[in-house]
Order: sequence, then structure tokens, then C-alpha cells
Amino acid sequence: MKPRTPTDFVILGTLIPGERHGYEIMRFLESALEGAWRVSTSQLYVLLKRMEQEGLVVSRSEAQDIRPSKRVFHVTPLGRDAFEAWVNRPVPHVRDLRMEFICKLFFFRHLSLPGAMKLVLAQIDAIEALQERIRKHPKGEKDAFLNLLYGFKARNIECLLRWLKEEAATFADKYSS
Amino acid sequence: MKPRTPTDFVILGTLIPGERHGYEIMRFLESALEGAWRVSTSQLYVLLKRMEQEGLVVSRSEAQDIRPSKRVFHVTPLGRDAFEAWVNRPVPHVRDLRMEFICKLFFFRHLSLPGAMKLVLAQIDAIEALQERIRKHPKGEKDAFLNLLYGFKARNIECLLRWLKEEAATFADKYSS
DNA sequence: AGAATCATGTAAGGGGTTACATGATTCG
DNA sequence: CGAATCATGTAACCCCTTACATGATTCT
Repeated sequence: MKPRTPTDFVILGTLIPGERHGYEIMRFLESALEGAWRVSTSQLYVLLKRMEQEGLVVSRSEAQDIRPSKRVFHVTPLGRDAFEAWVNRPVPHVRDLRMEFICKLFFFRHLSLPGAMKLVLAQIDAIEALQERIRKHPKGEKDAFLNLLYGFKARNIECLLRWLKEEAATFADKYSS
Repeated sequence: MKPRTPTDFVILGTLIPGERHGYEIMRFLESALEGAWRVSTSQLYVLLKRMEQEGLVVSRSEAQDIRPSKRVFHVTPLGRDAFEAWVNRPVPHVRDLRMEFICKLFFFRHLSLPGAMKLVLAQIDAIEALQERIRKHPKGEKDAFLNLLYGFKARNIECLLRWLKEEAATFADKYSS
């Protein structure tokens, strides 16, 4: 299984509750995720086609009298497994907290999935491991630029950890079955 | 003038002190920016070629007896102008602080450019404008996910502003002519 | 009358990646 | 003897974006 982009999983997630056609997926992402995850319409159809070739989704054509006919997609067991593996896996990089991790939390709530708290805790562990690696860098370095860079990283990681422990954990606790 | 990627400007910046060939640029970026900005070797040569077509740099071939011959690049006035405009312009998005903005500060120090403090202040203004837009979002919203999302953004921006005002400003103050 | 909605796509191009090719030299 | 350094590139592929095409319907 080759590595997939988060967009694939976001699309899979919107199909978990039941079948939908492309246009519906688009509108759902625009309204529910409001800027948390953007997919252009053209890219959406490209991805759906590729995901069907890879067996993550299947589609059937549905004729309509007035409107153009739709292609309705639903998730296969393979697709469902891929989504579940993704949604329970913490993101590896700090930069992915901003969007991808928050999207995962969205789906925990949207789909009433269990284990949101487990994910948050695993994510905290992952980020704390990164924090350790930054701490290893000597602080009283002669290179002022590197000090600035590591200062940024250290502060940022601290801030994100606080968010994870306070707001994300609260969210996971409240809004997940 | 079409919008360029930061990588273009980073390459231009390394050429400001004097001419260099591709391999030298590569090693400089690896050592001095240490992970703050990555360019793969293949991409570097592609970019240099395109930048020459666009008139930002010029190259001449330099034969060597033993080693393969080098192409030595230097910046044109056009390229210098483009770099200076870039380095003095605050980044428009929060996500660009992480790498691009820090790279700018690097060049202020590396090239002993004036105006680092001015950039930091302009950047603070730009980020504070974004902060205002986030503050406009109603807080006691019914949608728990949006609250989480905006909570994240608000906290993150706060943390970044603190870094800008404390560490980045100090750096700009100390290490710029 | 013009804009937005519904609905699905193709085409072109931009920016990036990894893998590969070449070929001598010097270091461990 | 094998690995790293020096030095420049090409090829294939990936993901994404914008622009464009179609064509009826409903809202303003």
C-alpha cells in the first residue's frame, strides 16, 4: 500500500456515513470543514477516479430526468480500513497538527468514533518525542541564527502541546462516544 | 512579474555576496540554513536554469583540468531588486513564519542588511491583522469543531506574536547593521 | 437578463520528489 | 576496496491549481 495524501482520507471520511456523489462531497467539505480542508472540484473528481481504481471506493451511475446524471460513490471494506488506520494514527510532523490532526478530530466527532482520547494522548507522546530532539540542541550556541530557529521551534512546540493537553483533550473527552 | 517561490529568493540570497556555482549553493544551504530551507540538487539546477532564462542570474562556464567544469552564477540587477523586495516584505500567511520568515531574518544577518527591525515590526502588524479576523469569529458558537479550530488558530497566533516581539525583535536588533 | 446552482469532467502547467547517469578523486 | 566528494544534469512521476467546457434550472 503506497502512502496516500490526507485528502484521500478526508474524502473517505465523508463517505463513511453513506454513499454520496462528488458534488455532495464538495459541498460537505466546504460547509462542515469550513476552510480546514480544501479540495478543488477538479482535483476531487481526479482523486475519486483514482481511489476507485485502487479499490477504496466503488461508484454507480444514477440517471436523473432533468439534472445531469450523478456518479454515486460508497466506501469498500478496504477503504474503510484505510480510513480507520489513518484516523487513529497521530501525525508525524509538527506542521501537520494545524490541519491534518484537527481534521482527524473532526471525524471523530462527525462519525461518533471511539478512541479520540487515545489519539490525542498518542499525539502528545509523538510531539513530546520531537520536543526531546529539539531540547538536545545546545542552547548557548555561537550561531545566533540557529538559536533563533530552535527558539522558534521550542516555543511553538510548547504552545501546541498546551493546546493538545487542554483544548484537544477536552474536545476528545466531550465529543466522542 | 509572476509570483516566485521562496526557493528562488533563497538562491538569489546566497549569490548576493558573490558568484557561486550550483554545488557551492547546495552546500551552503545545507550547512548555514541547516534544515531551515531544503532544496534537492536536481531541483536546484532546474531553478537556476529557469532563473537565468528570466534574467535574474547569469552564468559563465568555468573549465577545470581535473574536475568536471562548473557553471558559475551571479546575480543581475533585476535579481538583486527581486531579492531585496522579497527580503523586506512580511509574509502574508501564518504558516509562512515557520520557514520563510525565519529565512529572511537569516539573510539580514548573513548579508548585514539594514532594516531587519522594520521587517519584524511590519510582520507583527500583518499577523495582528490576521488575529483581528480570527477574533471576529463568535466564540460561544454551537459548533464545537469550529470552536476547536479557532481556538487553535488563536492560541497559535498569540504564541507566534510573542516570539516575534521577544526573540525575533531581539535578533533583529542585535544582528543587523 | 444575468448569476448562482447542479453536476462532471479535461487540459495545461507549476513546483516538487526520487531515481538514475556520468566520471574522476580522495579519504578511511 | 569501497565510500564520500566534486559537479551537473535528465526522466519519470506526484499532487495540486487554474482555466475551460457543457447545459439545464432556479433565484434575484
